[in-house]
Amino acid sequence: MADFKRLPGFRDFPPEDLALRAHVFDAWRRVAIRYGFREYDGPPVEPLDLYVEKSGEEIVGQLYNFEDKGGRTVSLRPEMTPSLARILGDRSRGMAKPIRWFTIPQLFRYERQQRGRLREHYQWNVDIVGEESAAADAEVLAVAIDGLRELGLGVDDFRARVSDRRLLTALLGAVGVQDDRLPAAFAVIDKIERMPEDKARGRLLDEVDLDDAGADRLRALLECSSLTELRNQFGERDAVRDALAPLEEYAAILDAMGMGDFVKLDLKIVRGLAYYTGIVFELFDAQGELRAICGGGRYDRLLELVGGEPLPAVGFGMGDVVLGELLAERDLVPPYRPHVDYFLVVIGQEQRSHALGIATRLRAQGRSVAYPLRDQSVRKQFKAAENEGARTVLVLGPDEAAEGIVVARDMATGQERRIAPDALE
RNA sequence: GUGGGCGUAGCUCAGUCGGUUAGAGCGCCAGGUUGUGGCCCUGGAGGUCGCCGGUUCAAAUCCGGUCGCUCACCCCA
Repeated sequence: MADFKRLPGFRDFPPEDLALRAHVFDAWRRVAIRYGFREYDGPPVEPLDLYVEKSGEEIVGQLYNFEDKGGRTVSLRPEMTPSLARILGDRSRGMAKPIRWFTIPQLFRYERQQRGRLREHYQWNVDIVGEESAAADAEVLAVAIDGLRELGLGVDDFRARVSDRRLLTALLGAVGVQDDRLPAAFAVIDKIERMPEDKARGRLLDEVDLDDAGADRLRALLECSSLTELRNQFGERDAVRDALAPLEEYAAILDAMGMGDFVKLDLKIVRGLAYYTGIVFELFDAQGELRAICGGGRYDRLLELVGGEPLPAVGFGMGDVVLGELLAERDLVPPYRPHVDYFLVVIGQEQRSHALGIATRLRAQGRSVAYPLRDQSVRKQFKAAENEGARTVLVLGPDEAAEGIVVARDMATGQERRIAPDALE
């Protein structure tokens, strides 16, 4: 037999692993629905151009793309937002705003795998489309935070780091970055935490055209985590003051929701994707050991770019891989326990049709029922019942048949009672 | 794409200064009379030691390549 291997970067989900995935998906769904979001989905394969033209060139090198049999250049979806924009582009004009949608797609990227990053993952996407106020940004972050809390994670386990591209743009102007150096500045800031100090300084001087004093001012600025301090320091500049207002509203809303402790201003959060336009955020484990658990922000131009109604939008994506690692680290993975309500121990082939009748009736009532598919010793049948996680074993033998009852054994306590089959529920 | 580490039963691993038929625990299968699970006892299946090649009388063990996993870089959902 040929030796078929799983493709690199893909996962199998035997029942014990699927249980964790289902546990996470269930929590995500409950929270999204609790916040009034509706579930949607789209195709896992899209035209390549949807990503090439709309997400920025940076994403293209890692697409899982190919030519289909009709000669179309297509790609497995690497993220959901362009699909959302495309789907809404066709129909948003007729829809009441704001649109609150969520989905849990499987996404694909062709790149070398490492911890927390495979060639596929599932990602909870939650978006509000058609509302430009900071209230929508706050609502979306609240969903992300509650999604993690629903899984048992708390303020000691993760934090949201929040920034705003408009604010950062205004502040960069205030410390002396020229307009045409802004993209370079964003690129450096996005990576600045992962760079040694001298390399960061070198790039600020060379690529962002700052002088030493400017670089110092920028470094100090990036460490600031207080909106009040920013207002005190830069509030006389109109651009900064205008950009601070939505963030202040945002922070106030999250405080009112009791989530203020989870949220921290961090101007070093830029997010790679080119389509973000406003508030951006990432969720990290509190230890800072893992990759980001979640990232999102405002992308007010994307729908228009794919030819739809010009609508503001904000949303996030939360992947299952890093989250699974964090849950495992915090001992929050529920133990896998198979379970059936009833297991039938059948003594003697002549009892089999009787057993099938009982099983069928219980199943029709919604109970889960299993039994051995061939004649086996009672001892073996009880072992099988144990393995199946049976809550109750029903013993059906000649003695019981003669009396018109079954013996029902509670597997946890060992207690047995005699009961008429019709009385089972 | 670049570099480092690792690759022995389904799982976790032992075994390498090269030397008879490669081991353990767990799991799996069968049995301990078809009337009772967990504990226990007995027996069994299961490995071309990732793959290919080289060195050698002899390779799981040394060497080269390759694939896979993993970590870092790159990049980021």
